[in-house]
Amino acid sequence: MAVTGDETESATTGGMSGYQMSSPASGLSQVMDSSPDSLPSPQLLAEEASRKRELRLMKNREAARECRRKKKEYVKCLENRVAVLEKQNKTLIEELKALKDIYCCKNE
DNA sequence: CGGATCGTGCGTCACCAAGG
DNA sequence: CCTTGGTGACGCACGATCCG
Repeated sequence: MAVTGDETESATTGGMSGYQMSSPASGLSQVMDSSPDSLPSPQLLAEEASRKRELRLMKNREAARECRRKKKEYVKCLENRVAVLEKQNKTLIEELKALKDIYCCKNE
């Protein structure tokens, strides 16, 4: 959603570095694979790399979603706990007050 | 009405810890 | 080692609300 598709790499954040595999499929890679029985062509390697990247991004996207869901749930739990403890505290204060009253009257 | 500001969710990156 | 999953931080988009 949003972020108008486009594989613009979101290089927005300056100084990203790392990843970016700068698609070796361009330039260098074009050097018509000289050795016939050489393993995967640069083109294939590039495709493989980009496939891996897509997969990683997808997994991380889902992980981030799950992470946020859990965090939200955790916060909700904490809020509930706060509510319970506040109620309990109130009750205890009332109880203490009542006991104090009793103690006072006895001592007269 | 239209711009400014705020709150929220999302995707991505970087980093870390655990496991193979 | 390398891989993988979880998470903090960042920037972006978008809807809601405020205010002149």
